[in-house]
Amino acid sequence: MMDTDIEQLRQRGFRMTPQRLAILRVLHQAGCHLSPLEICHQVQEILPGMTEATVYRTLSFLTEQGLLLAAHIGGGQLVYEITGHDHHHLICRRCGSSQQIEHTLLRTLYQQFQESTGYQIDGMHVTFFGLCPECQKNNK
Amino acid sequence: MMDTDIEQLRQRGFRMTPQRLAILRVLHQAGCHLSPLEICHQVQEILPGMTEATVYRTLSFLTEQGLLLAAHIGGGQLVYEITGHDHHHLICRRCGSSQQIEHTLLRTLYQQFQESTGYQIDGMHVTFFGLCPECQKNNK
DNA sequence: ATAAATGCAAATAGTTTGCATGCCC
DNA sequence: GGGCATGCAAACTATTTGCATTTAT
Repeated sequence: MMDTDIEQLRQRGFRMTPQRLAILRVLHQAGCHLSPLEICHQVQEILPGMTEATVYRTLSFLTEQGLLLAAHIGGGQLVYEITGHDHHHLICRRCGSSQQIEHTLLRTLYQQFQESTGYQIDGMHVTFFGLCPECQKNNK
Repeated sequence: MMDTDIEQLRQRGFRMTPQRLAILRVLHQAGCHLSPLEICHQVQEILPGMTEATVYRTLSFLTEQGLLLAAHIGGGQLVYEITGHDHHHLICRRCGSSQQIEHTLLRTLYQQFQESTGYQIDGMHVTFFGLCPECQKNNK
């Protein structure tokens, strides 16, 4: 499953290392977005030597290579996830809980924007913020 | 124009201070989103004593009070703008240039999401990322 | 008067960088 | 072997917090 990732890197002159593999594995298993620190902690259970600097370097490297996606989920920080999920996030800005939004719901919208603005929209980065039903109740 | 803001705060037991007024004024004049540091520098021309800590505190206070809106424009940081503009951002993730998106284009979409998810979507926080026409050319 | 807000300084969180060492191909 | 990648430590940026002082109401 991640064999193609390895090949992809090698063809471009990069290497697959235990650290890179471990990060990919953790994110595959998680199946959802994780913050750099969460990733670091989980990887350290497998590779005790892993440092934060390497996590940050590896995350942006893998994102450049197209193996990961970065997304905003509030608080001003980035989270990362495996590519290919084709979904978006709807985050509660009070409690932080999140929902996934199907990509198909947005496809038409993108096309509209792309035509009217000329931008090539990278749909994977899209995040909506709002108040979840629970927090709406507590708000009153 | 900002008189209503002042009244709004007073009624809730808060005060209108020179610092808060200066930040509101700067953002009104700018008419666009600014980063905390940009705001701090501009305010310091009027109030030389203004500190970064106060800027951050004031920005989140005014945002809580609904007088300002925070938005992501990439790089993981937040920018702020005066409420009531009713527009959204489309940011080029390569060169950082930005376009505004009319709110009406998104209204239908919000309603759909709100019904299907139960979230009360705060449309003002929405930002799209993509590649602007210029950077698409340079990319090839 | 009194509670809210500020200024200052220090602490914290998140992220990046330099450089010597290690390790994949 | 050669160069990419890592680990460590330190630097840097953005943001938050504690506390004494000031100030709006």
